[in-house]
Amino acid sequence: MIRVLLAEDQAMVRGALVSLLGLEPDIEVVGEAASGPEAVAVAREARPDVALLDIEMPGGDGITAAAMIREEVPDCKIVILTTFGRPGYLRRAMEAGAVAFLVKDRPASELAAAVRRVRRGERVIDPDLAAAALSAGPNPLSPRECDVLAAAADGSTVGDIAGRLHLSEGTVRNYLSSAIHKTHARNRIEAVRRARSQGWL
Amino acid sequence: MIRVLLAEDQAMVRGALVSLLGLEPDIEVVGEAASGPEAVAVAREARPDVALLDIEMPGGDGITAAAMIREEVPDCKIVILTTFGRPGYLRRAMEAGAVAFLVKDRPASELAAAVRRVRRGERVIDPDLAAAALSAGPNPLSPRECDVLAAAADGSTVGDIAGRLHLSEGTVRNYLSSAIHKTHARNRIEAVRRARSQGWL
DNA sequence: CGGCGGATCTGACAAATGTCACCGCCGATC
DNA sequence: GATCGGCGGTGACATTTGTCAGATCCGCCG
Repeated sequence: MIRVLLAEDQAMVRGALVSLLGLEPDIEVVGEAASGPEAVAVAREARPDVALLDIEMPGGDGITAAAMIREEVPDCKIVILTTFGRPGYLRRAMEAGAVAFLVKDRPASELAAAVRRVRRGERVIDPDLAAAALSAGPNPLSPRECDVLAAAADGSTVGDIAGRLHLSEGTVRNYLSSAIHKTHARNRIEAVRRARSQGWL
Repeated sequence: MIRVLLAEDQAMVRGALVSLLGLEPDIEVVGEAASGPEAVAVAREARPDVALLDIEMPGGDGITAAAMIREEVPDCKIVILTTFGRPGYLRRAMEAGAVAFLVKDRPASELAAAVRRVRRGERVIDPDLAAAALSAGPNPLSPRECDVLAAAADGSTVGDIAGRLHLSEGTVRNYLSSAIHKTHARNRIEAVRRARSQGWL
């Protein structure tokens, strides 16, 4: 019996995935969580063999949860299960110690298959996505550029961002300008979109 | 036996929901679709009692699919199943003839319950969301303002938008300005976010 | 018929944004 | 010890964006 933890914020999807895994005779869902921190707490208690983690969750993402579970329950294999197959997500997931990366638009049958494969010690990664992640290279944005770009994403003005990050307005403009350059964008909106689509934010 | 059609673009989620509905002895999934147009085609063939439609799907959204299914299979009850409980979505869904509106972060048990209730002729709508939709009022943006705002969402400049919509740059700026005003935003980025969160785009 | 509101446009203006050159300060690395 | 890259900053500048006051058409409604 493979003991599985499932972290996914949308309750209906989580329930549906549990029922999907419930069809498999050799898989047992021993814990559920709706956020990153909750996943870590449940993993500590339930000590699952495999943790299925969504990335986009409110209040703590699945990747940082992955790293923490890796520390606390070293034998637990981490599978990232996400809506968006972004190169940067894959890269960060691997760095956080994940052994599999599944996108939700793959057929449902691949979920149980992936759980079994990671339990046998294999890795499960979409070859196309792996190629994209490697060819795209690492995140070119410096940490501060990421901060500023993320702060700009919601429509804040330069003044707002400067206040929030305790920077001068000129500095904010400089970081935005260099982020725009590095993402080959023409303005901050495009820069945000490009960075998001690469999983850099 | 209640015959159900399920339209949802993410294959894994779709499969999981099918398995969830499969647990119910009185519900049978008689068709699946991954896009709006496909849902209409499958509905025409399978003639389901209930159609479960996601809104956000590539290549034709669930709301226009709802209206078309309503015409072609008048006895089929439409249930909208969506990630985002946006007031504008609910309003448009109702106008398109939907009888239920479910958000995916409700518990999984509510799905089968909703299917049974609509089959009995009831409507299923979250009271909080209904209140939000009514108190927010209808979309204040004129059709053209929506077009321009939507075109601005991806980081296009005024010039790009003018070219794409065959307008003068001044007109584009005027529409953006009035959209910014109507959404109580300070710039186009905030306007896009506000309009999105209301389901106006 | 007259008025209203939407769509389209113009021109002018103020404010915000993006770019560039250049400054100093650190910590790491060759 | 020198160099390089990241961080933080300044000031000047061009461009873009947002605002406002008008203007013309058109269709609809009382």
